[in-house]
Amino acid sequence: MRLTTKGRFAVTAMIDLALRQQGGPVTLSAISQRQNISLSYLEQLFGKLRRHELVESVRGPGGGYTLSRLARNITVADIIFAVDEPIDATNCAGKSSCDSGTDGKPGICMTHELWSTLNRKMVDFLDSVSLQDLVDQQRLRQIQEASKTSGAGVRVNVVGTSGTALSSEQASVSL
Amino acid sequence: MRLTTKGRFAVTAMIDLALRQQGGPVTLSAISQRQNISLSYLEQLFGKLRRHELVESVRGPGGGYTLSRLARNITVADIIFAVDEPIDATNCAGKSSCDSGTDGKPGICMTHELWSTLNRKMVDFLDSVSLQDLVDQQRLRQIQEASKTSGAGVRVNVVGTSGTALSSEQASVSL
DNA sequence: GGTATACCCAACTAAATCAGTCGGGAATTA
DNA sequence: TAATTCCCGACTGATTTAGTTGGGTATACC
Repeated sequence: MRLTTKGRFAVTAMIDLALRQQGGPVTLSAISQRQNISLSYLEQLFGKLRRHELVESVRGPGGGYTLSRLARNITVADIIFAVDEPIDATNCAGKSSCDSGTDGKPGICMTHELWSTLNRKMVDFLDSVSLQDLVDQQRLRQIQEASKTSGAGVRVNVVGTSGTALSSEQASVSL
Repeated sequence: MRLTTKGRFAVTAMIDLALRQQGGPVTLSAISQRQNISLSYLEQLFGKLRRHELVESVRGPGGGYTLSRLARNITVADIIFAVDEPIDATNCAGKSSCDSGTDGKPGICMTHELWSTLNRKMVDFLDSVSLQDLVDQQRLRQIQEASKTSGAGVRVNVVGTSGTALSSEQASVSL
């Protein structure tokens, strides 16, 4: 699992999409303008997202992209895996050439399991955050911003993937 | 926070060092041979680790590197930060040029806080794993491997950074 | 003092990746 | 037919990765 700006671009774009798709397909040029990501780069990213069946496309005027599942059923890990292709993770991918000989004893090289466990833990975490969680948090932030200027009191309940209801304060720290 | 193979190299080398430093300083060429990492590359990495005061060096024959703190007080995050220098994380680092105008309302760009929270969560995790945890796990693995061939029963107690005693089974899944 | 060991450091490199451009498609709507 | 939008491959400059080369400097030991 690699974590680069590429994956962030993808997640950012997906949040933008999730926030606006209720009004029909969202065009890449709109996302491009709002998020300051080059259109062609977005096209590449969404090509991968589509091939991984995270989004669906509609061609022609009025077309664009929509999520192919509920935002709650798409995780950050899904998105990052889609754009940052696997690339075997451990540098010695289960090959026999990897005995590093700790004290002469062959066995499996130290790094193998070490990184796979550490890696798994990270994937578990990124898999525990759904796109819906990020959307909820973003909406909450917009509302808080709005109520700050208007002075109107707002009551919001954000429900995470886990189904647990989070208060405003909890939500801002829990993710 | 970026996660690349570079950081893995560094963590792997640090585990190797932690496993062997009780017999005095460990040379880079020894680590190089055991872990199959080029010596010069290790020199670059350990230059950074030394400047971040995670290791100390001893020159001359019989010299090498030792940890500058207890393994329990060095976290995976420490190591990764040392070699994968900061590089501002969010692409628009608090600049004013970042209003992305969601509906025309300026405010702070969506991605800012989103990624800083996601990022913080990851750092928290990597900061919760100490070098000692990785060493314990590695030792446990070696012992399990040995007992498999010798048939001798072994009782081990691994204690994590948290101070919680972990049984053999728990340790293998908890990290 | 000489020599071997080992760290220290800067510059350079090939390959890969990142972020983006360019140019041309093909499907759909109007 | 024209405009819109997705689709795709090839190309690019900048950066990063992993490593090499070639020199240092400090220390131990004979």
